[in-house]
Amino acid sequence: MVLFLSTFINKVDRKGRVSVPAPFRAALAGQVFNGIVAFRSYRLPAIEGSGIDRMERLSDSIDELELFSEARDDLASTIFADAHQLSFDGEGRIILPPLLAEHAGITEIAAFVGRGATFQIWEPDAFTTHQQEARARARANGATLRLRRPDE
Amino acid sequence: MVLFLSTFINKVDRKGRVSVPAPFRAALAGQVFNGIVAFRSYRLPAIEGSGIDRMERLSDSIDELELFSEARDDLASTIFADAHQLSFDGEGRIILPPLLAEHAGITEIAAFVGRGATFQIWEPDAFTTHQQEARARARANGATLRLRRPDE
DNA sequence: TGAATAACCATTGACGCCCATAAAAACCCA
DNA sequence: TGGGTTTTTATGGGCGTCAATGGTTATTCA
Repeated sequence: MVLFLSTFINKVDRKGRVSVPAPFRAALAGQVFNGIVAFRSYRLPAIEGSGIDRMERLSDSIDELELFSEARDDLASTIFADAHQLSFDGEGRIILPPLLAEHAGITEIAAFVGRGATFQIWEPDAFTTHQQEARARARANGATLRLRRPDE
Repeated sequence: MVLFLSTFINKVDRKGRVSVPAPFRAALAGQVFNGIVAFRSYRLPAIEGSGIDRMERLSDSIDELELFSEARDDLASTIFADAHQLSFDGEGRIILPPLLAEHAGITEIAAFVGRGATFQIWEPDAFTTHQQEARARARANGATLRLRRPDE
């Protein structure tokens, strides 16, 4: 199972390239597309990342909505239109498109943040701030989660 | 699996030719018809595009509607009668028929917008506006989608 | 025979691919 | 367990290839 864990800080070189952390690359190994899929987060100044398989599943789900309906249209425009396929070079790097980098405020360094089935890319300072707020909120709300049983 | 992702802006030359983005061409590779199928969107000022195989599937779906029903007739008229087969030239370009270009308001530049199993062609500014509206609606409606599980 | 379309060629700039290096991590063996 | 060795990562740069674009010549059809 694909699982992205931990946070890694890497440099963005002058050509806009960043190394995707080796553990993330390992999690993506064996997929049809050798790279990642990335798009701007709706709510956060961050980039959402995942493997291509997640997009394929998303496409299947959307295909089940009524053809040419507004809901379908909105989802397609906001998700697929904005998604970028970023392939790995021989060293496991991707090129960060300017549009995405700007959205996240990334210039010199980028933080790869594991989120289980997906990951995010942040400007490191922005992420630190966001993480502190998230922790505070979780504590205040007493956030809990029922664990899914393996066969459920 | 065919998957159209991201948005690409290309020029339309004075002969009405546009390059179909290389990633889209790659997604279409191996189909019986070396080109795309395009028709006017009936809800939006845009051109709907896909590979020929998608049209075959659409035909099957429409075949399941009641014979001689109004809905069936409408779909057949608005889609199949309006569909254009646009073949690639040696460089992977198509010629945009004036009827389609006018409907989308395209003159100098065209935006190829990935939508998962299909794509659309827009006048870039019109698409930007539409995308912003779609985003706002999606957020407002709390548009969500239950993701299919891989084995489902 | 003329107009429209298809095939062919030429340019340039971005991107993919390759190599080199340094640091860090993993490994191994005494 | 500690020190040394090997392997993997992260990072930097150069170069060739391909994609996008524009133009010219051939070909088809009315």
